[in-house]
Amino acid sequence: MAKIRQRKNSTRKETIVDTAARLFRERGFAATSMRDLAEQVGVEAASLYNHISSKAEILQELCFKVANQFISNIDKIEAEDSPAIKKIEAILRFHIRQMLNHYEEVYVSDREWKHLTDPYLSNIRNQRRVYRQRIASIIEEGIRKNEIKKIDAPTAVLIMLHAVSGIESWHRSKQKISGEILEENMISILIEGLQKK
Amino acid sequence: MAKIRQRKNSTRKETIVDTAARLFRERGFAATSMRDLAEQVGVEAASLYNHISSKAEILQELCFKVANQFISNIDKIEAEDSPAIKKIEAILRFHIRQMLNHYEEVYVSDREWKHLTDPYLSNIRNQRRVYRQRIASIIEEGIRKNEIKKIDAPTAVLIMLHAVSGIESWHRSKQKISGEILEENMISILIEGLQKK
DNA sequence: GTGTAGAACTAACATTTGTTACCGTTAAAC
DNA sequence: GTTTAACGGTAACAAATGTTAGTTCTACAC
Repeated sequence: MAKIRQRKNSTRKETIVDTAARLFRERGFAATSMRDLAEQVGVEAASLYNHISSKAEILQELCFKVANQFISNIDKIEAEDSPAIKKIEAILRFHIRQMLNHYEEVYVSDREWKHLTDPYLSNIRNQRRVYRQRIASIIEEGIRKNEIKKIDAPTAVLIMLHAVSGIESWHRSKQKISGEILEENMISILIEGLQKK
Repeated sequence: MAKIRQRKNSTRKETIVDTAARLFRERGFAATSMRDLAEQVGVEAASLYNHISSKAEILQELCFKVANQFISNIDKIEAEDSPAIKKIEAILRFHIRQMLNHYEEVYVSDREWKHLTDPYLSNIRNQRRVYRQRIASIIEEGIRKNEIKKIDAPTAVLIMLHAVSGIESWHRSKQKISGEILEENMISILIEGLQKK
C-alpha cells in the first residue's frame, strides 16, 4: 500500500533525496524530521530506511553532488584560453543557471553543509576553500592583465558567490522576471556596477 | 553558585541573548538546544527561564532589534536630499557596518527569521518585503534621474543585500583585510563593477 | 541578625527525535 | 506454482528536547 510515487526515470532513493532537498530548503536540515520527510514522500518514516541509511546521508549526497558540479565546471573554465574577466563571467553564469535550474539542491548544499559531520564536514570545508581560492586566482590574474580593476580578490569572490544566492528571493517572489533577464541583470551589475558610466 | 557572568552594563537577559546569538550563528536556531545555551552561559538550562520566557522569545528579540535598526536607518536616508545613487551607497555602507560591528545578531536575524512563529513570522516577512521595496524605489528613482543604469530594481536589491551577507566569510577567514578596506572594496565593486573601465 | 527578592539548583514532565527489529505483501524470476 | 527480493507497515527504543514545579542559596536592606 502507498508505494512511493515513482516519477519516471528516477529511483525511489532519488525521490526521497529530491523531496528532502525541498524540505531542507523550506525548513532547514535540523528542523526537518524524518517523519516530515516520510509524510511528503507518502510513506511511514521507518520505510525510508529501506532506501537510505540515515538522515545525514541525504545531506551528504546533496552536498557532494552539488560540489562536484561546480568543480567540474571550474576545471573546464580554467582550461580555456580566454580573458580572466570572461572566465569570471562564465563562472558567474554557471552559478546563476545552477541556482535557476537546480534551486533546491544548490541552495541547500550552500546553506546546510555546516550540519555535515566529519569526515564529510572537513572535506566540504576544504573543497569550498579551494574553490574560492581558484576563483580568487583568476581574478588576480585579471588584475595583473589589466582586465579587472584593482580590488581585493577574496572580497570580490565573496560578493559574487553570495550575490548569486540571492536568487532564492527571486524564486520565492510573486511576479518574476524571466530567468534569462535575471541572468543578464546580475551579470551587468556585478561586472559593470550599478552606476551609469 | 555559578552566577551568570555579568559583563558590565548588561543585564543577565542581555548576556543570555548575546550568547544565544553566537550559538544560533554557529549552529543555527533549530540545532541549538537550551542546554547548549545554558552551558555557554555557565548555568543550568532551567535557570535560563528566570530571565527569558522561551527559546522563541530570544529569536524574536534578535530579529526585531535588528529590523528596527535597518528601518530607522532607511527612514533617515530617505529624508535626505541627495542623489539616489548616494542614498543607495549610504544604505550599503550601513549594512556593511552593521555586519562588521554587530555580526552575530545581524547574521542570525537574516538567516534564522524563518523559525519565528506567527504573528512574529508574518510581521517580519512584511517588514522585509516593505524594506526591500523601499530600496527598489530609490533605485528606480535613480534610473529615472539617469544616475543609475537601466536594470531591474528588485534584482539589484537582491544582489546588494545578499552580497553584504558574504561578510560572514570575511569574519571566519584567517587573514582578514581591515573592515575599512573591506567596505571600500565592496562599495567599489557594487557601485562600479568588477571590470576596469 | 533577620527578612526578602532574585536567581540558582534538582527533578521531572510530555513530546519529539532518529533509528531498529520484525513482519506482511507484492510482483517478478524461475 | 514456488521462491525470492524489494518494499511497505507496526511497534518500539533510547536519547534529546523545551519547559515547569518546587526548593535552596545568596546578597543586600533593615
